[in-house]
Amino acid sequence: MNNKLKRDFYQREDVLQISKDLLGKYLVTNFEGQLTAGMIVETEAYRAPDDKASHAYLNRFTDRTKVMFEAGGVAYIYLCYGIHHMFNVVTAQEGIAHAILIRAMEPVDNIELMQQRRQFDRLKPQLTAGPGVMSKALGILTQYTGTSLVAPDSPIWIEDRDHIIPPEAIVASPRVGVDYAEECASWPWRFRVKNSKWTSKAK
DNA sequence: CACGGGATCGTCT
DNA sequence: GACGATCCCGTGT
Repeated sequence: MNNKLKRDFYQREDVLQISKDLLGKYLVTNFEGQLTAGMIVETEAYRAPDDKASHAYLNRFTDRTKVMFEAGGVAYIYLCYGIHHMFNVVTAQEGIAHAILIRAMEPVDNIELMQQRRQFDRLKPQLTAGPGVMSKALGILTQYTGTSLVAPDSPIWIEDRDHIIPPEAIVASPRVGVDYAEECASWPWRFRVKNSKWTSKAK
């Protein structure tokens, strides 16, 4: 229980494997003493330099994307459509811009606060189904981009609570919202827990 | 349930 | 100046 994932977990080469391994893990935030958490049920892999859907395609290095080149175990958070704070896990060794978008989780700890942040008066699957709304429920903002997920004092981390997702319970499909990425758009790099009602809608 | 559009702003051209 | 790794609400069936 309460076993925080360490650098070794994040710094492996195979971003697809890590994306699957993250299913069933617990994403936790603790801002100003307010802890909230949920079990990850949906992820998407982005693998520069060859992936046209990645912000770091062809190793494009800008103020925004530079954090993706750091060693695995930090957060890459960016603003989408001026509204949504998208939370990604940076993986692999320094210099390799692999990242995993966390798309949905099953709410677990302090559901009341997550509902408050979303202005929900009762629990519905939409509370944390989708990358933008999941971040809102957890209180994650773009200003936390670059935050370590492994440092002892980090406000964001991922835990193993011994919840096993067997391989046959993982469904792979194309990623969402990446039609512009040509041949990469069809790559089955979106991973979901089969039969979970907490995942975002199928396309 | 399918669809169409508006919100809203940092980032890159 | 255009647009996006989204979401929600309105309309119509």
